[in-house]
Amino acid sequence: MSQKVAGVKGMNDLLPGEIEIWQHVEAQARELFGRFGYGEIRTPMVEDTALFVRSVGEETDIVGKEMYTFNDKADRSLSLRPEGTAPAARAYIEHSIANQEPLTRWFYAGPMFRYERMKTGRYRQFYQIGAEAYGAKEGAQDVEMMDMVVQFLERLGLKDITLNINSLGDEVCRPTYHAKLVEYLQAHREALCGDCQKRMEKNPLRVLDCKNEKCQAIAAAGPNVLESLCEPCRAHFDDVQRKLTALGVRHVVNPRMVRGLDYYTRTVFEFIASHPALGTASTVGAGGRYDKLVKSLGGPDAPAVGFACGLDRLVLLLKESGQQFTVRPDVFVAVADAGSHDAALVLASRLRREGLRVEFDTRGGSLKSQMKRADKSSAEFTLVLGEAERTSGQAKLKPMAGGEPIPVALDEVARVVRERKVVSA
RNA sequence: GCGGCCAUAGCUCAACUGGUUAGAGCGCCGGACUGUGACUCCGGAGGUUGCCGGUUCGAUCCCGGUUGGCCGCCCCA
Repeated sequence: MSQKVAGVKGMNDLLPGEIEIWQHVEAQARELFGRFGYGEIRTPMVEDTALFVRSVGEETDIVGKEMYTFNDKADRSLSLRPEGTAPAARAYIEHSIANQEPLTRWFYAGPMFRYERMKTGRYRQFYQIGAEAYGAKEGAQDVEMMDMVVQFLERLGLKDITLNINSLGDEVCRPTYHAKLVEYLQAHREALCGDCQKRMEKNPLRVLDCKNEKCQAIAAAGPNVLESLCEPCRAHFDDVQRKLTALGVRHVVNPRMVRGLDYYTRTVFEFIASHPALGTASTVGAGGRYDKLVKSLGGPDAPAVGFACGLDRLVLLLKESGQQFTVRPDVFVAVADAGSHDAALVLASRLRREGLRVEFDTRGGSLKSQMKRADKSSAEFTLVLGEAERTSGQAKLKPMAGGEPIPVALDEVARVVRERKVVSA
């Protein structure tokens, strides 16, 4: 026997039974984001490696350790996209969108790739639904976006998700805060954990959300980002909070929340689920403002804000919620005698053209076995077609949940099924 | 990348301190009314115990490696 084939570690197949949940989440996002005026974009899954190096940051683990990078046949360095903001910004720049409209709202949904240690809610090919808004520096844009995520999660029926917000400042106040923080951390160097001693050099902000208790205590007593904001950033953040409150969006200000990607400025936010099934993969959505990114990639000086939700994690939560998403067939067409098989195939075809979801066992088989299949298929009704029905043009729709069979003319099936469904729904 | 746990049928799990043909429930297929599912009963298929090697008369069980999954760290949606 041959060696059995196997999929790639960290990359999963989605099959019927589970895919319906994914389709539901995506459908909800598309519908809702459309209401907010966001248009869908689809960019390639592969980009020039330099795009991510310049945007996400060469020093980040995402770019430095986790990207799937390879050279194509012309020896160009390409990478599977590890996130969606940079590709969207690239498209925004490449198509000169800023010259065509002052405010642009886009969303995307698709796979991202990071070579990470696998665990629940963390995969090497994972899926994000995200949005980007270009052209508005106003806090109203940040708030609109957070509101959109809140409504999205509401529609999915997900509870116990907390919105955390913070501001990281801009090119004026961030360096100042950065310096103050490093100076403070230097003074407490000895008390920090080993990881934090390294973070201090590479990415001092990361000390703020270290899980080590001692580090947390030191961080809590140190300089606070929000107190170090320059006046414009302070005003911007106040505006964001005021508007969130006006919309009734519940949120928590967390001055120690930071971001892994280098391009963020000012507002950052994170949606954190408390459900234990997610474990440490509790962040279901995250985003923030990146006013300098577009320009740094050679585009116009366009302020922007965006977010991404981890689709895998939302699906995990929906599975836990026990909601059902499978769609049931309307009718199962069963054949009573071999001579009626062709007629049944024709009937099934016609009913499908008329809009019904129809199951039909192309293999034929005993009526009994077909009835069992009808039951397994969870069809609403079963219609048995045999010589008698073909001769009379009359059949019966048997409600699989129980109840009296409904007499129906063969050319009235679709209409009757629709009527009965409306009544039962 | 670091530390720890786990691996038996499609799924959830058994198998007395290594001992003959590795079991059950669910699921799947068929039958118990030759035009009717579900509940019940009967029967069947399905495993070289993840893979490779070692110790042993003998390994699902002990040891090493490997692959995959899970937990914490790192990182992060």
